[in-house]
Amino acid sequence: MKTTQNIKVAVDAIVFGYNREEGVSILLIKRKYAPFKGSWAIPGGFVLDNESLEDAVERELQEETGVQINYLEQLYTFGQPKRDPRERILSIAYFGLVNSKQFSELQATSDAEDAKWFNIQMLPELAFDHSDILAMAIQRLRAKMIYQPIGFELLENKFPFSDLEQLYSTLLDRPIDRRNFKKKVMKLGILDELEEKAKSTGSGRPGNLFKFNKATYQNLLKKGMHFEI
Amino acid sequence: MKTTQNIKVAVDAIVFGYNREEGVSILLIKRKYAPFKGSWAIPGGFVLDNESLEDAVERELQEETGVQINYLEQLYTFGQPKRDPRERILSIAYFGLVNSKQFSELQATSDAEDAKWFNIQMLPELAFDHSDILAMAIQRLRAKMIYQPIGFELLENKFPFSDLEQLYSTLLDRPIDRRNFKKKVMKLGILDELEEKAKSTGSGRPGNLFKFNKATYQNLLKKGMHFEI
DNA sequence: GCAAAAGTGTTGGGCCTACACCCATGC
DNA sequence: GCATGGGTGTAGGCCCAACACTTTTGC
Repeated sequence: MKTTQNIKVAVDAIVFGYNREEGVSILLIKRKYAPFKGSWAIPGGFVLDNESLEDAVERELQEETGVQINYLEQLYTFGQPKRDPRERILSIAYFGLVNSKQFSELQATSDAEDAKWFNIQMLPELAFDHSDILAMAIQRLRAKMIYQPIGFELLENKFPFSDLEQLYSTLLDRPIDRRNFKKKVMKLGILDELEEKAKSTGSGRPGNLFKFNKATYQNLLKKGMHFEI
Repeated sequence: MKTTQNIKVAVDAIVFGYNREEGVSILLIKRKYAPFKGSWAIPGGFVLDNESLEDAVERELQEETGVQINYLEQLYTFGQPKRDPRERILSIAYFGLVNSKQFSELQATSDAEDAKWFNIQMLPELAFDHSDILAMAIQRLRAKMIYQPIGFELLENKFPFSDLEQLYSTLLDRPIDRRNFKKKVMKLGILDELEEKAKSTGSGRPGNLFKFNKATYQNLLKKGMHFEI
């Protein structure tokens, strides 16, 4: 308290979206000011004095991109003194997921100049140390989806089983045996199979729809169940 | 940049120590000033303008407790506006491990008034939200030691196998089958068995000493090996 | 009827668990 | 010689991976 500190506090958010056609994307904004004017960057900004870090993330996302997220989790705090060339800015990075339905709508409309979804296979260069942050987020998502049911947050509320399969196959970057995968997932007992069938996509047989049952999952968790895919 | 922010940035460190006799302990300091004067708290303090977060942790630990740590990892950032009653202080919490040899020496000498090791079964009330931080650190340590070889950082360089066994048994809070545990660990191929035997403890047969081979571990990692206990 | 995707069972092998007796040391 | 902890192998069950044909739909 004797010395006055000169460090600013910001939050940044890596937001993932998914749909069957385009795979996994993340949300970036185009910087309007120097430094890195015109570069793509992760959305974020300074924390207000009396708001929580999570509120700051949601506010900045709303302001900069109009996106509302579905799941939010703290990722890591980046605090190297020189990560911003002007002054010291500490950034608490979060990672967020939006569900497939919202994502598809956003993807269609948000061809604005300033905020855009990029497929994770085709990412541009990023400003500051944002590539490090992004790499960490992807790694975390991959690691976490195998021992926690966060993959469902990226899908629609009701989804055909093949969507789940494709999501895991895409993110884990390996082929998945359809029969074994289904057995394993269904044995967890956290998916409800609905009567409803998916609407036809124009080719092939439409599949049954499934729904992640969060209440059941919470219950099983208390009884010591162990989610793993 | 238009508005001036009024948030201070601190780091805190949960430091774990271990030896065979006393089990797992953590390092706490007694607060000298209000608020919570006289309470026990996690060591930490404000980050200087031009030092990295990790440097800040090591400096504060040195100043407040004289401890040098062996392993350091970022845990979580605690940023609720009201976590400190006076003003807004953001804390990036780290967790650290000291090895058994150092710990035993420190434990013996540091009966000072201001810094003390507490067995994790017998923790006092803590200042601020430090109990939350501590709970998270313990959870992280437990979870992480089963899929990354950080347990070795708590042991001496050379250790009898039973130390490793006891460490896991204590932290995971369940009995471990000696034969199966040894088979599983040795099959990983990252422990060297030394010729040397442990010095006798006064009763029972002395065991062989083992050493964690970090280089081998790194190599196997690159080849896609998967540590798990 | 043909192309595209969904649905569905069995078998073999590997891994994990359970389990008990002998050995080296200090006193 | 006795108490204490260290060292070691096997057998059964379960889980996981591999694998292919039939069904439904749109055109």
